[in-house]
Amino acid sequence: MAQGSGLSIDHNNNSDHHHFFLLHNPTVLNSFPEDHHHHHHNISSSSSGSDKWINNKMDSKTPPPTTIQFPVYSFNHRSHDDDDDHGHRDSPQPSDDVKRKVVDEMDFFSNGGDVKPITNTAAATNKNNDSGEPATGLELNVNTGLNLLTSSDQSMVDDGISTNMEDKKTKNEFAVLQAELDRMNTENQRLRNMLNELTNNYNILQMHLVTLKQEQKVENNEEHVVVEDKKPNGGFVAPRQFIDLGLASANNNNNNNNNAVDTSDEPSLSSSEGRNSRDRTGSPGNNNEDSTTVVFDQDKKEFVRREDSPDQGYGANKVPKFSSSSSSKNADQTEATMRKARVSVRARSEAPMINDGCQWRKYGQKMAKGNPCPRAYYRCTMAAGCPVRKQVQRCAEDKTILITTYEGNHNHPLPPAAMAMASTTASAARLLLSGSMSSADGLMNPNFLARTLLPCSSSMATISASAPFPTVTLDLTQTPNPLQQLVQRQPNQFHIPLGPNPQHGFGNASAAAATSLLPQIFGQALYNQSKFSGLQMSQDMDPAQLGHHHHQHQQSQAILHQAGQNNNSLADSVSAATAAIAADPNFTAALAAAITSIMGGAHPNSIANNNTNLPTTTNTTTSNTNSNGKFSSELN
DNA sequence: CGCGTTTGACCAGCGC
DNA sequence: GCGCTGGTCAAACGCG
Repeated sequence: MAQGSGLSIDHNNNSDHHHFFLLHNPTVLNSFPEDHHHHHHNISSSSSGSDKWINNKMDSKTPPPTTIQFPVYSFNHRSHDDDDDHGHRDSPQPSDDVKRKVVDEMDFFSNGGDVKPITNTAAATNKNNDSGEPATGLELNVNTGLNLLTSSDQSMVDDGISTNMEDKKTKNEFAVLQAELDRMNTENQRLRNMLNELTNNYNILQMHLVTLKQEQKVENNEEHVVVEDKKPNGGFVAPRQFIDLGLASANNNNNNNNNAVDTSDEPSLSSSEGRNSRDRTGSPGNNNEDSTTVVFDQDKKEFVRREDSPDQGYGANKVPKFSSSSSSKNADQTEATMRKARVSVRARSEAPMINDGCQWRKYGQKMAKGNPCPRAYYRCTMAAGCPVRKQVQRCAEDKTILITTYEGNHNHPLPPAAMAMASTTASAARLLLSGSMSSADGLMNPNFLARTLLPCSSSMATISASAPFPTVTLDLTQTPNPLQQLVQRQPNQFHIPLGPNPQHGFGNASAAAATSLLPQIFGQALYNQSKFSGLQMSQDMDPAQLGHHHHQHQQSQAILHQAGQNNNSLADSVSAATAAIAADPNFTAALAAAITSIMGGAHPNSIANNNTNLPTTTNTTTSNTNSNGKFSSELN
């Protein structure tokens, strides 16, 4: 499975997913937000990729309910005329195509989508706006209909009686429509709840996949991984996925943006500027690496650094501190940095560090208050200027528990396994920072979390809003069956108890699993929170992943081997993995495929072609063999 | 010799 | 202002 072709998350594979969904999408999913791409009236719509797929299926298979069809048509017909700019449809011939269009436009499904019909109508009735009609709310539908009947220059207006009749008729139709809309909204909500459950179940399954995968790899394949992952000259010969920091930074507005800002501020480049400058210097010299530093050379199947970094050592990696920056010129920046989110992972491990797939360099160690075990500080060295840091410390109460706290977002390609952590931190920051902007209080409200984070499991994540850094904690030390482990250790915090295995560093796998899970959790949270709908949730709630929830239930008979060998199809991978788990919990080949695919699928913006992705090279020691291969800094 | 770790020192934030 | 604490730096050191 080292042959990464199987792990490809190539966008081309979307077709596979698509087919898959066509085959297995439950009818209930028809209720989800439609896609307008196939419409002539392409109204502004924030529909996600899932919407597309669902809608595609809908268009091709699901006839629109007739109960809405007629009234909708009546309301929207003229909009077609307007768009067509012909006006020759005074006597519409409701062909099947027209019907379908109309019904699509009236597909109110989805929470946020309850606005869609309005937007459709609004767009369709631009003419009305021209006449001063404010395009606000559902009322617009009424106005639209009335206007269509009264404001046009058609002969039907001439007859006042008939107009009144038409008004009443229209109102009745509108009432019917509204009732139908309510019903559909209710149905949509129910479907969303179902989807949430499926998502959660899928997350759990995914976690198990990773766990088992890593266990197997440690036992059987480690040498192989080492050989493939180690490359001279520090080049990434193996294709690696790329964290879309543009997205992360755009949403997080944290250190990545700070880098840009600081760079523009022309910080002192001298290495002797001392510690004062390190706090405000985002990156070495104008080293804004958000998107230009490393590019994927598809021919060479490797990532190439386009912009030479002034320094290769960690000394060049002067990342802006989050809470310092007394010299900061930008108040917003300061605020953003102060709200930098962290992701903490608690795992039982004998190893000094959990394996997260990244290369780390230790740059410090301190004795922290209240803990006899020292705290080690690491920074990511997979790319110069990578702002990601992590702290590793053993739990004071239980020294078998290793607490790893991550912060920052990678600005370089990552191996699939590392994608888990990267996406986790990005998603966590996205959630927390977004919450801090819009509704920090609500975000940290346990009820909110219970409702949005994990509808099925009200407390799997520990989210601490305490200053200065909002922190999300994954607890990998609890008993299995996360959904039944609702541990709430601290007030205002939610915990994520995940499948444990305290033996021989198995917590590493759990950590990776947890980190792969968290993005979806946060994605779910954001997805559920309509106010965050504009935060590119599709990044996390990849439709493919959503689809798996259903698929995994329907394809439990898939061959186990398939997941391990054929990763071209994300759905197939998960399907096979699911079956594998059902048959044998120790089946691990499926895990690599599934988790890798999942991780990749969670980042549509990541480099698509991972055709030669390595197996989940999550072994930190392996990754660090380039540098040192050991972490001599035992924390105990 | 290069690279990573170690470790004492430095700095900033915070509370008193 | 002072001390505590967390976080980082960078010279020294060790390893391969």
